[in-house]
Amino acid sequence: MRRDTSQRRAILGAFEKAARPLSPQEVLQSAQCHVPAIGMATVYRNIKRLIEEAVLEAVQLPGEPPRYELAGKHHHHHFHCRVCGRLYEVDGCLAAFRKLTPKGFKLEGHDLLLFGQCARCIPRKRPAK
Amino acid sequence: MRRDTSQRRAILGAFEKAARPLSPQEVLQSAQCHVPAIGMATVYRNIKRLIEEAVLEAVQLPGEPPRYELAGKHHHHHFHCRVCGRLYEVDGCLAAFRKLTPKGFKLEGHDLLLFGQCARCIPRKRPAK
DNA sequence: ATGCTAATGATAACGCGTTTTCATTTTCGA
DNA sequence: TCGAAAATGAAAACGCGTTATCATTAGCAT
Repeated sequence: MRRDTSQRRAILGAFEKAARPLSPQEVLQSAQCHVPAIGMATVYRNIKRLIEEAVLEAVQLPGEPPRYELAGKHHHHHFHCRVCGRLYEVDGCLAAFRKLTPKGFKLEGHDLLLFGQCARCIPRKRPAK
Repeated sequence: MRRDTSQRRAILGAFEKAARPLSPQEVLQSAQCHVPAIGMATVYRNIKRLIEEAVLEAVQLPGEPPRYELAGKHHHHHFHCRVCGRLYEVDGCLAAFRKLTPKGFKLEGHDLLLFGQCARCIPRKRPAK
């Protein structure tokens, strides 16, 4: 039987207020504001469980460990800030991918990642805190 | 001083005749056709060296270990077959990514990965050998 | 052909993100 | 309020791709 703990609430709360995919590290930092003693194992345990419950889903990106975001969003992509590492949600998509597909291949989906500098990192010369 | 070995030739040859990005495992298998006793350590050592020499470059993809391809190609993307795991080069690109970029962000590049089934996997119901 | 030394193969070790272990704490139904 | 069982924290262990170790082999200048 599932039990409602302060840790679980803090972890889910991190995703609800972030509005962007979070790494386990980011989740830990956010959750520690509410439950200072929370540990990394609990973060991983809860992320794993929330994925099984289809509350969260993984966001895979090239050459980096996965982030996680609330499940059930409409089709979207992400912008990766190379300065601070944050991942941002990007709405909209291009319909023209199909014409890039080689002949005889069956296109089932696509991953698009934009990268550069986010608004909070451009004015500064150091990663935003 | 660099020495020309049969292993090195077999590894570089794997990339030259593949015309698509290869995983270290794929390189090993290809190289073993010419040098049966070649080991994985040699594959990794040579890939690392060829990258330093700018002969190869890494291809990062979401949730998978990197592949490697000959460096110096023009801008392109890849198609990932979900059946056999092969990665294929895809020519062409879409210029409209910039309009997806959030306001105030600086777009410096993008990664696009198409996925589905490749031509040699569609007719069969098993991964192509 | 000879000798120096880079390169190799086998294997152990590494890195790092993630999972497991286990003693302890906490939730929650009765 | 009690007690069973889920959840937690700390730390060890894991998985797997990759790199280092080291004795041996082999390329190449002489």
